[in-house]
Amino acid sequence: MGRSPCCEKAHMNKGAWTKEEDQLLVDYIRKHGEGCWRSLPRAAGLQRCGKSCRLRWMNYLRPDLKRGNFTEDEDELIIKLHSLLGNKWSLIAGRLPGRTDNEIKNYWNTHIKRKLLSRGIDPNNHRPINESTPSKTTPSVVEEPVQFDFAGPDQLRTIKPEPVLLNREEGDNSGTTSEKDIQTDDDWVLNLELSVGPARTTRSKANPNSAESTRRWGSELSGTQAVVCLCCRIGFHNESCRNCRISDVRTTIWESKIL
DNA sequence: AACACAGCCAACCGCAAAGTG
DNA sequence: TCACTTTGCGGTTGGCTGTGT
Repeated sequence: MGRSPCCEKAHMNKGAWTKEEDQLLVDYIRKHGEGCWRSLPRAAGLQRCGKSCRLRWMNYLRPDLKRGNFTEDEDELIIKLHSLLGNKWSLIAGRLPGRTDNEIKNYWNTHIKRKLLSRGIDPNNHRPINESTPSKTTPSVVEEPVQFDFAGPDQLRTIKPEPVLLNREEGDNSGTTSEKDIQTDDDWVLNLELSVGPARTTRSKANPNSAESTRRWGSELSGTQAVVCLCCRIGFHNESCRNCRISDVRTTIWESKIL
């Protein structure tokens, strides 16, 4: 039994992509657009599985990708987003125009982790390293590590959050928050219940790319809420921020409520 | 020059979510 | 509702490159 492979592995190329393969993929997508990754390789004349094609396109060939080193602002933005979202690389990438989740993930693991450690901050929980781990019997009151007050781009500041009471009774699965929404540290629970905007939209045949484009741009939604993207709100706006060029952006991440 | 090691990053893998009939 | 397919995400791996010995 077991899961059937995503593609017939025999006769499939693996490993690094050649220039010829890149060109075939780019040409095909230029002509037909993204989507239907499963059938794309055959149609494009590639001996690759759809997943591989998608990854290559998303992480390397997309024309809108930003090349080059991360800026200091991007560093800080990633750190702040990670403190809120954890390893949700795709969500973080959605807030960094031109950057991919894979790129950010790699950058986190190779640079930022070290950077935080050198600052005496645990990259996993964004707390000072020497801060003792709370005992399991201690009442579940923790301080949310980072919270921002978005008064405006020039007024970025970190605010000290109210202590958050996070009691979780054993076996109590009531409420709307799923287990996935909860970061657990044994009995310690930080329930961010993030409402991340733009919400991951559902895919449909009519618009097969909607989820991905949403992930990428974080702004291609209709909505009536905020009109300023995250980077602006926390003061990291730059000219390349594509989100800001779209006037009707739904940005609900900051409506997160801490229970 | 040769080797060992570390850092980096593209790509792979497995799983879960979402879509479809 | 269910089974199956497709897509997307996050963790991990492997190979290339640079640096030190």
